[in-house]
Amino acid sequence: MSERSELPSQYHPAEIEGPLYERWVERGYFTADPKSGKAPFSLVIPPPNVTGSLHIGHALEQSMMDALTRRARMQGYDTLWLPGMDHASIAVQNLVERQLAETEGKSRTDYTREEFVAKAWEWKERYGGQILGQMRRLGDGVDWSRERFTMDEGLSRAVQTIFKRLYDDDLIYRAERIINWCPRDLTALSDAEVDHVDEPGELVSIRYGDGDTSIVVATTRPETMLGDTAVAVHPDDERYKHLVGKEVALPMTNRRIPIVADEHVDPVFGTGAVKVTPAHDPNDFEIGMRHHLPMPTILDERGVIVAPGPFAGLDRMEARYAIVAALREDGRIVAEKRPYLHAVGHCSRCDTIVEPRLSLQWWVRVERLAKAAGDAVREGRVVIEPASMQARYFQWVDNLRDWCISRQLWWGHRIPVWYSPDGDEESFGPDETPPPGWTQDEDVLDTWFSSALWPFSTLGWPEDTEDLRTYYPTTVLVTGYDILFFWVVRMMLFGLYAMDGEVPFRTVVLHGLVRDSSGKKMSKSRGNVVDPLLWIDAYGADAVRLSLLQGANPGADQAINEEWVVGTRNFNTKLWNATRFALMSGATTEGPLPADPGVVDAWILSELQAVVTEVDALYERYEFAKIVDVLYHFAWNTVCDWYIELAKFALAGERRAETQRVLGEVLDVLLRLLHPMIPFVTETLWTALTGGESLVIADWPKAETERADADAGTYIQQLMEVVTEGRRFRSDQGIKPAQRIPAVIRGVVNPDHVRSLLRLDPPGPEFAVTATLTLSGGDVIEFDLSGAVDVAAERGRLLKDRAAAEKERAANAGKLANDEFVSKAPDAVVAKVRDRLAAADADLARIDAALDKLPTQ
RNA sequence: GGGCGUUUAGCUCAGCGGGAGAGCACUCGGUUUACACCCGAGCGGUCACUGGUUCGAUCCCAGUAACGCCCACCA
Repeated sequence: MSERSELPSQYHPAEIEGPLYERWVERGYFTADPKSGKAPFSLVIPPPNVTGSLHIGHALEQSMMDALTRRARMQGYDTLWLPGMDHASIAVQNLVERQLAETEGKSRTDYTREEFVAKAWEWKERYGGQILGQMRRLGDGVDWSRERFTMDEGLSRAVQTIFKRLYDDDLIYRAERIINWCPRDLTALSDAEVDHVDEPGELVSIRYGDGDTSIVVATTRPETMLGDTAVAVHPDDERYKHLVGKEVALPMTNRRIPIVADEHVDPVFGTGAVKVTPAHDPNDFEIGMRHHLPMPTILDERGVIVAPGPFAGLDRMEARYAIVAALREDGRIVAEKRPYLHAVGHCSRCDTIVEPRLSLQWWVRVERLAKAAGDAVREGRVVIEPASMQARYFQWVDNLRDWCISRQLWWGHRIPVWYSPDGDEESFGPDETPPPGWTQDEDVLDTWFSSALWPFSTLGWPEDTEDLRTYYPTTVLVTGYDILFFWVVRMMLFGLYAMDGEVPFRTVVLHGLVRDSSGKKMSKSRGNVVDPLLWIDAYGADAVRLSLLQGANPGADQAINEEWVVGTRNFNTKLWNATRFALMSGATTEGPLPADPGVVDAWILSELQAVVTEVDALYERYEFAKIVDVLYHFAWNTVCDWYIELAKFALAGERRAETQRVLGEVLDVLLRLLHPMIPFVTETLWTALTGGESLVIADWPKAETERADADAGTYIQQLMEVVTEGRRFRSDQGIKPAQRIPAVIRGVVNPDHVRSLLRLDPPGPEFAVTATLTLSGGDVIEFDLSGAVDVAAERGRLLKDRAAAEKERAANAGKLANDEFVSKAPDAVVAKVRDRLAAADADLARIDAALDKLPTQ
């Protein structure tokens, strides 16, 4: 079985990563097998946009998912990590339009819908999906045989099926309302696709009407006045009571509009009078409905004035200035407040200022669905990690308004509703044929509509497939908290609905944003965006993964910096060299562990099992940063700095065979524990060490708690203190690290251990004590420095220690002098303080004795 | 306008009722037969501020300040 290979002396990640990934895929390690009889562990990738390429946020998210999946696989689950992409309606359509404009000088409308959609598919096949290759670079263990696309045939059937079902249940309807309209993308947007940004604008007060029937309104949008059909005041506002029911002349027009009373108006804001433009403002629309006002549209879909008159043809922004200028000339501007800071809605896709617009669109009636989505979390059927993020979830799901799902685009799932020549409307499922002569709705669905089906549409729904039965509900969903509203909530709405109340995932693990090294959000305009692929090239995917996971505290934003990737690369190199040392030392993973190990081996085996326990516990809480911390310290400090250094001595003596076996065991388990996070380097090292087929399919370690050995731990602790003090003595005395010094060691710790780590020799015949180091544990080292002893340095050292001990003594004595402390604090705490006081006293005695012994100069 | 979060070593962050921690950075010393992508030894903090609770507060409570985020139709 042993095909143990030679390791190259240097670690070059680029040389090992690519070939390993392809081997894993070829061997089918990542392919799920519902017939395996194993318990399932499943998750779906948050589908990246087909237009996208791997950014640092993906790298973090996927590193987390890969770690969870790989660990589960090692634990013996039948794992499915399902990959795929999102069709990204607006993004793709914009790209293809731009491409057509550049290459052929044509616009979308120069093509038929079918031609344009064909062009978009062509684009997708040729340029889309860059990210899939980049996921391979990262090492994502996804099941490529189950890759899906939100517009592939199966998912289209799922979309059509659930649409019809919702439609028949009266949970989807068509209605004319004020929607968010993007004048650039020429489509409706959902509330979630609008970003509100506070911007300086202008609040102008305009006098409507003249003489007794005049009223001053305040507005940030004077250009919409051409569509005003009323002025509203609060019903209790004494200032305006006499005007309610009268009409005023609307400036710039020859229309007269009523003054109405409406509760919505805030009498203390502005002038207490509001111009009402029902077709271009959501509130005004509500007022218009209540007062049965006309709702003329005065802006076209591009935001250009269409109301007849001198302003026709002006863009909304041009019109704003033109109209204010005209009003000013007319003496109607009563006041101008500038700058006036107010929230302005922007298209989340292209940043254009959104135009509220009266429009006939399709909606999802969310109330019932949202109730179920909220309850599932309230009842604990879905757990959100970290729990503090639940508040955000409820804030959204409990205040959800009906979801506008129709988009005036061509690339996407076309709304499965057909209209008869007589104006009847009906939704048809994927296997139904609309009657001849009926025509299909022109709009497509919001991209998030199909994304919301992802956890079950990808598994074959609406068909009753083996995959669906096996892998739904998915075990865990890993995504950013910033996507909670867009995606997580909507998967909950549709998952519970389509799957008869069964949740789409049992746990939602939320991560934060990756920021630059000073905590700033990465953005193109700041120029601080990092490309993970460049770092992968330079330091390896393992280093990039590990540095991201090292910062991944649940739900918290994190910073990243190239220096930190260098640091994790250095860690990987350290592992490489440690394993190389083990191989050179004859470490083995075969045969039983020693039944009665020496204290050093007993100690490291005890530490090893404790680390397994700790890592397991941290995985349950998705504490990736802490897992890295634990393993980093265990590997570098515990294993490399202490165990291997001690093993060097043991390997040269009677315990050689035992040490070889234990060293092999330690690295074997360590590499297993690290593999989910840094799969490539661990695989390379582990196969070299053990001769095993692959770490990908190896077993996850089990904590062998019977190996816990507190006594060995206590011994090593004391040894560490002696050695550290000894090194400090050497350093303070200016003794070169390589210089060997004769010394006598008396006390508890094994002199061989101390000599080995401190580079001390046994005393020769002419040994003469020139310096003595006494340690708090009772151990003593007597050195023959054979040259001048730096008494001043040692005195300084001792005085410093003495001051610390004195401070410690005083602090503890002070506590014990406090009767309330002694009577009220728990006995264990009081005992601890007594112990500390005793230790401080002993230290003082020891230090004073050492000072006395110091030769006077 | 509501709501949430953060404030701990130069930087990025853990810790969250009983002795202030890590990584990186920094200083000093090093050709120690795995590793200079390294080894060893160090320096560095009234835990934002003010009150309160407690025998005891970085940790709990209240308030203040700064920063950040989410939600929101005050024109």
